[in-house]
Amino acid sequence: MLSIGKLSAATGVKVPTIRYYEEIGLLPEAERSSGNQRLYRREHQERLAFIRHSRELGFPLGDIRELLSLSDRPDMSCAAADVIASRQLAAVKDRIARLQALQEELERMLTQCAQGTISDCKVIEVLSNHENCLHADHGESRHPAHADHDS
Amino acid sequence: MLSIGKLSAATGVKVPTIRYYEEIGLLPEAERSSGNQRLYRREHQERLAFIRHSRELGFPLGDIRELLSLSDRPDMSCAAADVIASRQLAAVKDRIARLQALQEELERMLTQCAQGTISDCKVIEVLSNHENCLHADHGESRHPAHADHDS
DNA sequence: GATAAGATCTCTAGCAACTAGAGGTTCAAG
DNA sequence: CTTGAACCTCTAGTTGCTAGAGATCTTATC
Repeated sequence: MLSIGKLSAATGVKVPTIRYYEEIGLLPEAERSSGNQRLYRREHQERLAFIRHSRELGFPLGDIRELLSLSDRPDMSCAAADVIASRQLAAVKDRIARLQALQEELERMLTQCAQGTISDCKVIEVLSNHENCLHADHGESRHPAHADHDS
Repeated sequence: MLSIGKLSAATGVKVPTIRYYEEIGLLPEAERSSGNQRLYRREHQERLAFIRHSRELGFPLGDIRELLSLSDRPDMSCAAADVIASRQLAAVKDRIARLQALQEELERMLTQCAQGTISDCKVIEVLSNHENCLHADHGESRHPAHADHDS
């Protein structure tokens, strides 16, 4: 039986985040001590590790919820899990492509800048005129599936 | 003199977003018509285009605020702008590297999955055990500087 | 000039995925 | 048995918007 602090240390998930996951129903409610403090077992720890790792891989919480419910039904076909992972893979590839376009644009901006004054700074100039861009399409997608999280 | 709708059409920034930028002080307050509707001039349009393009390049609004205040001082050295752009470039490179690690992990997960049942699905298994990962460090950074936006 | 459609106004609330803080209780070490 | 760290609940803040309600304004048509 782990306290929330021990569970946090064991999984690398912050204490308020654990409570948040419980609140939104990702983690089942923990038992409580006589003094109302949460007590966790190995199952919780595993489930939380699963969540954490999935978050690291960029899955949004909605997807993780699905994956967790799949993992609770070991006899089912894993096709659904594959669909989720494939979707995530596609999102990641898309993000990489866009970010690479950004990278090139930023590098171009910086190498062209002669370190003079703002008035002829290429950085500012490029930002002012989208027409100067090599890549017209460096916006990211509507459904980012981003993975910014974590400490 | 453009209405907010025309400005929106001209720049690709949604109407509520324009109002939001005004609210947080990124765009100066517009003049108003007799009936209290916003009226914009070319200056506003340029500034908004600058903001939009910067957002597309992934700059967070705080950085854009700095860049805008720099662009208002054309005689200054552009070193500060370069610092901001370099910082953004570094963040982008970092994100790309992490996303590539994710991509490999996801691909590995998927190619190993034999399409059987959940109980031996590699997707679920990899998510359960971080130890199975080739890359230990596929979390993204603490300061994402992400660019998920836009329609 | 009247009317109706569409655009605009302000305001509030919501999204993801948490993080931070206040103010109070409980646990564990000495 | 005391003290200080860890825990509790609750609210509000973060970033960058988006969505909706309900009211008002503008513009085109008749």
